[in-house]
Amino acid sequence: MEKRVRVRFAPSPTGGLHMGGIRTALFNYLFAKKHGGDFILRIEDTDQTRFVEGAEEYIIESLKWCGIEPNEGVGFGDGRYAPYRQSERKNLGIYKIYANKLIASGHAYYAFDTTEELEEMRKRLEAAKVVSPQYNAVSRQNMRNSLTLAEDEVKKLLEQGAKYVIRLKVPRNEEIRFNDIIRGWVTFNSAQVDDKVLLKSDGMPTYHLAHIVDDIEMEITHAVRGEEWLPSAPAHILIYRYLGLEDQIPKLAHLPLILNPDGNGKISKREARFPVFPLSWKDPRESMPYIGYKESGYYPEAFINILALLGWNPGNNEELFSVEQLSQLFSFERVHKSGAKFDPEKAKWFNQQYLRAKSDHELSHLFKPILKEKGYEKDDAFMIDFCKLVKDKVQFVYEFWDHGKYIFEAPTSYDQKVITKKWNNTCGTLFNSVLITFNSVNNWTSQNINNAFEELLKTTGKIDVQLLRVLITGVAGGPQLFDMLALMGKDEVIKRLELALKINN
RNA sequence: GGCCCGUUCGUCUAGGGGUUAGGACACGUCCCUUUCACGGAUGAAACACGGGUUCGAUUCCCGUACGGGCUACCA
Repeated sequence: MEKRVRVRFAPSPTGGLHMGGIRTALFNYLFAKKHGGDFILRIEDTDQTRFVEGAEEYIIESLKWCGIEPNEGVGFGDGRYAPYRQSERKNLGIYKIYANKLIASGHAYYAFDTTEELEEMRKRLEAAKVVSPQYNAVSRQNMRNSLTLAEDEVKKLLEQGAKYVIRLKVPRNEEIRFNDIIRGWVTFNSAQVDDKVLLKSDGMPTYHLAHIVDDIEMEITHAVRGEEWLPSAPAHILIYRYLGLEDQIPKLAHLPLILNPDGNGKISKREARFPVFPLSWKDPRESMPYIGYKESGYYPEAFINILALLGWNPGNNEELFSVEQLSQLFSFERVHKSGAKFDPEKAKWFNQQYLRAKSDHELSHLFKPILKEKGYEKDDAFMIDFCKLVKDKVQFVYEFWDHGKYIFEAPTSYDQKVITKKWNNTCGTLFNSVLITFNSVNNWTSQNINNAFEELLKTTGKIDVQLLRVLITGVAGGPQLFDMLALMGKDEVIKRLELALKINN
């Protein structure tokens, strides 16, 4: 029988989780759902110096908002493999057990070097024009570790409680290859891999040891992570091998990165002229919060849809998918190898598609609080008509205000470009007759206004409709004119027209 | 610098030894519209370059260029 699929999203709580992280979580989620497996949230908080207050809560809230909730792990009810926080798992002693196993088999060793000594080594190697200075099979011979020190001296140091780290003993020249689900066979030489620290001097494991131990203990079947991990993958292969667990290595999938739309490189929160965080993120170390997709008016469904299509596609021309559909279609085989530039313009289009799919009723509820903030309150019937009228002009709910505010507010100025171009001395009498005509409309509906207007045209000849629009709303564009006038109400229209004629005459 | 990964319209991408190289966003033009949109139609726009392999390469191989990632007692 096939093993139950178990994948984990394993961020470190060192800051806000951005869209790249969400996409990694999403692909994990989709894969788990597709195979009826488990999606686990594990918190990799082994670096105590980089811990950021609120980051863990933020990760959990973000996943919830996106609708891609883990079914196991921190913030999601824990589970059979608890705890899911590495700082807590450390107290179980498991990392040390694995590290000691590696020491016992001769594949890891104690290193007593201080930061200064390491710095010195680096300088020395650089001076000697060594291409990549690192703690490895060659340089370790000149350092203070259990490979160079006499056995009784090592023993003495350990007994004295000297500070030490445990390092992986990487062979000098060995080919290491593995099969990545997305990239196929990838080959490295161990000469480029340094003797990675497995256990730090504070007793905490590094990522390299911790994630492997946890993946083993939690029976993870697929390790899905960003491309930035590719270079350290060979070290991870060696750790499994030296643990005698090479057959238990999860299937590896290294995702392509999400790149900046302009310029190059990974998306960065500072440079971006678009949101990079799902929710507003206030970093305790910085004064200004970063606005999120949520606050920018994006629907989570749209946000997820955009992300899903960055580096993956189902192979046909469709682009609009619900999370459920995505989890049916998803496969790593269809994930790209190359990075994808994020396009904020297309992101807006996606949101528009989701907005259009919503009913006028639903939109009216979403817009109501925004309108209230502007100081206006209208009944449901009005709100629904309003949304229907303005809907196809907007990409975000808040834009209902931008594209429809003149329905609520009389103009304080008139588009001068239109006025200068179109207003002439016949306009005063012309639009006065419009005023009289409007006044005579009894049942103030769009159709009746239109009929009356057409009737008027028979005697007056052409009347510039755009100019009429400007006289009533102040601006040259907007929703269907007569529909809008009907919604505004007869009194309001008459009032505005009278005012406009007074001012522009 | 070294190592690894990558490269189809401006962007996201489909495709894959023989195609008019398809779609979407954005952009242009036209139609609809007495206004504004939506919508419809249409246009411009790509296989990084050089060598192979082959009857034939955008597709396979090798180089080059370019881009990205990594190069910590960070993840």
